[in-house]
Amino acid sequence: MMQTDEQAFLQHYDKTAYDTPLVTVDPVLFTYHEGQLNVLLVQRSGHPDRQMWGLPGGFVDLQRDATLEDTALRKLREKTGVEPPYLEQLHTFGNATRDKRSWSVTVCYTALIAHQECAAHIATVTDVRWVSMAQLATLPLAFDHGMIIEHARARLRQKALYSIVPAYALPEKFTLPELQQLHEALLGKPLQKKSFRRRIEQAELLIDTGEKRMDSGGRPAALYRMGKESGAYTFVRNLEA
Amino acid sequence: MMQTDEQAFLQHYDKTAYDTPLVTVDPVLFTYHEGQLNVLLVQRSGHPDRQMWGLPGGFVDLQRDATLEDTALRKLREKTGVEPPYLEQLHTFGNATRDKRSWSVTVCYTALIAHQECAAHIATVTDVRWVSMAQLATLPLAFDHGMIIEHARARLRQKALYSIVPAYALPEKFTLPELQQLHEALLGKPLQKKSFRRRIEQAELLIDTGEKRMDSGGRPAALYRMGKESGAYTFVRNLEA
DNA sequence: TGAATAGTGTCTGTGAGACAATATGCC
DNA sequence: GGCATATTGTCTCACAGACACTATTCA
Repeated sequence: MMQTDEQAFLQHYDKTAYDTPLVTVDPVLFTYHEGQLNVLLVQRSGHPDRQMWGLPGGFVDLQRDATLEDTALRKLREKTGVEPPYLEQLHTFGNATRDKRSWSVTVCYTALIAHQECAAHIATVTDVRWVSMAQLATLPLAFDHGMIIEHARARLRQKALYSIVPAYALPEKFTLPELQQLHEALLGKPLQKKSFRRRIEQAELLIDTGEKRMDSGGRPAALYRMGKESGAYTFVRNLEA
Repeated sequence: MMQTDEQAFLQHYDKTAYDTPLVTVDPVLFTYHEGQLNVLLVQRSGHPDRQMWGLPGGFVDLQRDATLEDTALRKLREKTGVEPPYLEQLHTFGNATRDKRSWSVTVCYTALIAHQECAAHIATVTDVRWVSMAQLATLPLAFDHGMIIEHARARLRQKALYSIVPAYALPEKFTLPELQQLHEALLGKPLQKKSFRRRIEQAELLIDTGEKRMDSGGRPAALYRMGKESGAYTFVRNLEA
């Protein structure tokens, strides 16, 4: 059977003939713990920017990763031992100077997870830790990762205005006051209890587990969990910025 | 002067030692013309998918492009002769199978421009043309570009609900009925004149040029142009989806 | 004057903001 | 009961939807 032009082309195609940027994937994994938004950072063991703290990312592995999401999830598994319930592409940063080695492109993701989900795994190592947003400025950050984290935080803040996506940074079961506190932390301002609850109830986003949490010394709060499509839901009317 | 560890590392770093994906940038350039949303397509002259129609993108040129945006703008200039007034990153698609040559990553952008801005340049060539959304299905599309265009259209549709970004697909001066028709085309349903005008007026997004357009056989419509930050403005309350 | 299109007046309904009032646990 | 926190009642206000009405051009 005769070969087509394209088959001949592909057989002789030498992709090393083109100069191509380095390609990494960098997930920004957030969690909410003790009133603070935290981001997962890793201390770099190799050059460049050795010893500095950076995102838990790395190069795409053409053999093991079928997609960019695979790379993101693989790196997160390596550092946390688990996969996050929320992963969404954030932005791709690429230019000639962000990596000293070469023209470099990083495809960034925002990921959210409950603090306790990775607590056990992280406790076993010293080069992976949660860093609160307030602490961030005190650490030496690799590459442009500080800017990327800020970008991710700003986007999550926006989502707090028109969705309940931040809930994925809480445990599977959580109370409405907890979720509201998280949103308040993201927005940097208090919210009206009534407004916050009303919109979530009307959209039927959360499922009442029937359980109550009674640690905090007052009336017990109802424990909810996320509904099936609740992460994808967007309110038609936003909270005030 | 003594070399640091990192300097030594960088001097001996051989980036060809790593297997890296191909990196392209693919802008989805839309315009609005004669009641239709149109997308700019290019007939491919080389393999793979030769003769098929695709987005006006290409490889990052490590020498000429300082950033990914540079690549996007360079490719658009090559095909249209001009730069669009709106360019925003859309999404990055990357997997092992989308390009027959290799694991491939494409950083996609949504761009908007007035139809007449590139009319002159496009008229001189046969391998670049505007294709209406309705015509799209009739053309053989290269790679996964059909999916990417659909993704871009869906995002622009969303923006029509909470911003006036689509206005960049119109000429510099345009009327409110024209903008409303564009939004209606994107949303696939009629909108209330009053609501549409009211929100734009209250947010002071458009500047009245004082001129009128009087071609359409009825009362002349006021000509407006975009305000300085109007593209970045988002309404707190969306139109109904 | 009538057709065609642009632009306004105004009513209704929804839902966020504000904040007071009530409920439910613990000691 | 008193404290702390959760949950609800209810008023106001901004603004999108609906649709009738007026305004301005041309033939």
